[in-house]
Amino acid sequence: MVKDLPANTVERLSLYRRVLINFPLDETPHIHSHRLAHLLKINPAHVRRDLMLIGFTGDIHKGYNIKKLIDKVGEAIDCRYIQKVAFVGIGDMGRAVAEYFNNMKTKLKVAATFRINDEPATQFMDVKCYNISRMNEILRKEKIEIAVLAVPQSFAKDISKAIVHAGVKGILNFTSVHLTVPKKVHVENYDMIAKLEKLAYFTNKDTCPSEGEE
Amino acid sequence: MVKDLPANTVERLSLYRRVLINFPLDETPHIHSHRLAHLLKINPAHVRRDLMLIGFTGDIHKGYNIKKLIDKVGEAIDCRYIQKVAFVGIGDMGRAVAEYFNNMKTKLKVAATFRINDEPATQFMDVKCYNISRMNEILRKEKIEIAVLAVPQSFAKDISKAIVHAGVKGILNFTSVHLTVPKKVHVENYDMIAKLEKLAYFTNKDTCPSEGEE
DNA sequence: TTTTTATTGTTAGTAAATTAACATTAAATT
DNA sequence: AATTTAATGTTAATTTACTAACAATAAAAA
Repeated sequence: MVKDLPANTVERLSLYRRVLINFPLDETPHIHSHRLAHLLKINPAHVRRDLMLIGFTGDIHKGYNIKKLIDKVGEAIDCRYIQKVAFVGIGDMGRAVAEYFNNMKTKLKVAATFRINDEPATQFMDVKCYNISRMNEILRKEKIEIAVLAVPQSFAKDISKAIVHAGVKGILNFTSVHLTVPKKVHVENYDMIAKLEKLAYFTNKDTCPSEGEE
Repeated sequence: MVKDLPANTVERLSLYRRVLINFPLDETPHIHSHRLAHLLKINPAHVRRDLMLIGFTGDIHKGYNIKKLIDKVGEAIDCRYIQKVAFVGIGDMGRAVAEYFNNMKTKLKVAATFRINDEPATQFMDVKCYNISRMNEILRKEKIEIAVLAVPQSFAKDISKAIVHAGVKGILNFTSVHLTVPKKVHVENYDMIAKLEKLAYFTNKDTCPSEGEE
């Protein structure tokens, strides 16, 4: 694991890897910075710089070896041991997200899921789906460090506290509630509404050349 | 609409508004920059600066009037006319996201949804759910400018092209496929895997003080 | 063999985003 | 009435992110 990578570089490395995993290897086992940059709509210098930061070098003519690059990204950003993830909230959204993750085959292991209603434990995907009342017990027993939170708004605050209390160190927050957690806990907010409103703003800005406001 | 706001400011303004809409007005109709910043885990100077950019001023002692601020954010980032949004792909993820948006009551109007399978038009939420074959026709007729794309990976490239072809100017992309679109079309990628892997990286970085790698 | 070409690795420069600093202000306190 | 306090509005400084530029290199072409 390469420490102290810029946050955006980490995010892009994840993207590079995924693009490359799905890249057709028919013709050549290499890819140029230009090509990879084009696929992600970013600058080629960006690609080269990111790879430099993780100490990956390519062939000046052939470009970057795809297989080796995929492995190197893993060395750079993946954890040595398998990190366990819990999905908290298995409603429409939670279920969709969990299944999506499951299909994407990341290095992260979905170790447990939790539902809020009162039903007893069932099976969901490959893992057990527990009642939320057992969350503390299971999170601790399984030493789960990362949680994906996708519960209804009204539950978000309380359940996030319980998650933190159970020793979780990172929360991917799909609710639009801003969580108040200790500094040591990382929260990655994934706010769809904000993204959509931002998109609408920039879409609109171009469309209406001038509104003639004061 | 205030033009040329920084992208991140627009995103935060959306967040401010939503936090404030849900803010209990019991005690006081005002809020201080510190409080708002704390709710979003950002710096108070950030709040003040953002509000300065949209020309909103507060009371030096009471703080910012919540109701007025909500309105001002609307003036700053919302479109004058109602912007229409289409949801393309009504599988598990698409359905969950669409319903989520619908509950959040934004200024954006969900004007149509499209499913990929062969069923005829049905009703979904308050609007019609058309077969994808009618997408071009409907998008044009309704003058829809924004689309939320949540189709299976394998469909993403082709359908995004069709969306662009139908005159859409902004796409919120829930698939993990990177779309190739003309420059004039805005794409906001909503990549869950990248976010989760980033979270895992920073969670791990703190947890393992040193792995002793050269 | 020499020249051209294309690409990497890296540094330097630019732009954007964030945070700190502080003058200004008006309420609250002494 | 004078002082303290705490907040805003704004500029300046800092940090982070991004992009351009180019030397170094080796293949391909002349």
